[in-house]
Amino acid sequence: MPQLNGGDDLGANDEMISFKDEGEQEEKISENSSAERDLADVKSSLVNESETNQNSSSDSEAERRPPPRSETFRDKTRESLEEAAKRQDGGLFKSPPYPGYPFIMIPDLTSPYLPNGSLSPTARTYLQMKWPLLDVQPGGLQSRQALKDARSPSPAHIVGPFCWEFPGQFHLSNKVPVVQHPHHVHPLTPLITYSNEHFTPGNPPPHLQTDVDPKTGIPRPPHPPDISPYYPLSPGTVGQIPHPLGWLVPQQGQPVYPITTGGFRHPYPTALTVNASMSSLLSSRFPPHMVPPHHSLHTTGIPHPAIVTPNVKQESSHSDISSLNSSKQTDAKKEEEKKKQVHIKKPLNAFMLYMKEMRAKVVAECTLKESAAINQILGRRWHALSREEQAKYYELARKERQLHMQLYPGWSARDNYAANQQGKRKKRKREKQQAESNEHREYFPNPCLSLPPITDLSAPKKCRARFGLDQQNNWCGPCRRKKKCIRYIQGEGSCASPPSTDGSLLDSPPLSPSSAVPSPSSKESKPQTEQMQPLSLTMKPAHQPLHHPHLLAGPPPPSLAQLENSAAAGKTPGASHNGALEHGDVSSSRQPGSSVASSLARPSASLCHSHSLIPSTAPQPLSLVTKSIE
DNA sequence: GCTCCTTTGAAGCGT
DNA sequence: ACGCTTCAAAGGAGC
Repeated sequence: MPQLNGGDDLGANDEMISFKDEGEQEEKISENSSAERDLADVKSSLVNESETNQNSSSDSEAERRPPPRSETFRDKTRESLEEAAKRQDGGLFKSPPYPGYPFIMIPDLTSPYLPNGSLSPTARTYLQMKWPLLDVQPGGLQSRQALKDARSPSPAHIVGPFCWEFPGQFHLSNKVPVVQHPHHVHPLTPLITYSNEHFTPGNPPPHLQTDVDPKTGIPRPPHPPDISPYYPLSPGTVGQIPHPLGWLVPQQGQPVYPITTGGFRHPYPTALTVNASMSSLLSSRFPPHMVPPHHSLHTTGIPHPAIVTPNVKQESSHSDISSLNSSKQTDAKKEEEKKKQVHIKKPLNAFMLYMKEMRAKVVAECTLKESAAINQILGRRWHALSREEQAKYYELARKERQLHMQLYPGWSARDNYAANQQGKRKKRKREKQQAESNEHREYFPNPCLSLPPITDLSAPKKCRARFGLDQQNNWCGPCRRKKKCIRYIQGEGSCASPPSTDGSLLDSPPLSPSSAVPSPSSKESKPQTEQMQPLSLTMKPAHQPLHHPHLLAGPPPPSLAQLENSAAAGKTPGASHNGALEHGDVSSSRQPGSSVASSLARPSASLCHSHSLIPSTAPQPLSLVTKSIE
């Protein structure tokens, strides 16, 4: 696993990437080669940290976290945000025990696996320990009120820190809950974390006795007390230990991983995605009372949301009747499954988890509906995340994989691959990429967006695609190591992520509420540089403006708000509006060969190259480009 | 009704 | 070991 600057761990890197005051960014950039550091390595280190920490105690997530950084702009911003949020929500959603959270995680109120039910005593105890402000008595008035409040569209529970990027659209959050799903569930369930209590022999849940190995029918031994309540088991030990979730399944007939016979497009409970802490995130998927009807069971006997049987719609009902009937139908179901070939989906990776969590927020903030556009925004935000924040999702993803491995020891991604290959599907990607490489269309960033670059996003973005295998000497280091292309990141970051006024790079703090995308009314007066996200400034060549089609074309690039609003207008982001976009730089085009876009982009073919091929070029804040607009 | 789009990351397959 | 490809989520759009 690549290490940064001498194998520093996350914590060390955390210091290295510390969120500096904006004023010192520029000189840091110039004097420190870390500005060009390998983002892939950063991410790798995140994963590495996640893996290396997997054996660490999981019951004290806060303790594992690095101590609060020295107060910085970002911290101040966050603190103020959190304080504001606390004031707003009355403390219901307490800030995670984790300094530097840019937002307050809200439990997924809609997980279908969280029917209105009471927390188990152990779970409640755990809540009391980790979430003193969430000490809600199960089924009590307080919990009901909390649920009601949490469901309420009141901005007190929705807005606040979530809108720090879109203060101008603050009100939008009032319209749409942070997380919207068809099923409303107990809001606190996501906060229920695994506790050793659940697996301690001396303190098994009442239903633990029913924990029987689904394969062998032999009751499983109690969970070893020394086993982490998460997923501490190595894959090799899978199957030799009791499944940490096994005790959940028989209890109420509602699988934690809600399996239905129907095409379940939401296989993994989104409870995982919105959390109050990382530890609670994953565990939230397996609350004891969240066992949906056993419409289908995996061979392991443990239902899993990742299991999808095609061509059958999901039954949303969680009635007890269905639960009772489920046992009778099990045999028939199994037979059906054999026919239908149960589809176990892949575990979500870090970014997918992030997307699931943040999608609703982006939808609410941007009034976007197109997933493609939303994903682009999320992709940029993902890059803008701090290492800490990303690490959270890497950790979650790791646990997801471990859980998945435990649930389906024999499963392989190849299964899905093969299944689809047999069916039909997908070849286009390869064809498309080939076509793109032939056209050699250039990735051309729009500096003002968190939306897609102006040109076709499907254009080659990475060194591999850009230079080809025969020009690997032109590749960036990460690409050579099969890591994330830093040039692509730089280019994309500079395009998509708004820079701070000082030109800070990765280290730059996220947008403060005041610097977030302004409302349509305020965007005019707001310096665009303040609308940009942290990654944006990466090594923008000073001469780039000269090559920038935006400048060549004349019209200024649209602002983030403009673009997002344009996307919200119902068209593909960037398809309308001013500047180069109107010159045919239609993003997300399904026609890779979009002529005008290509022709406009082609002059800048060396744009992204210039970032890296001319490393001596003094990085220049992208803001210089965008400022000229005004 | 199926596929595409769009993102990142994980993993499988082929060389 | 490396490169390429697919799949995971999401939902509107297009065919």
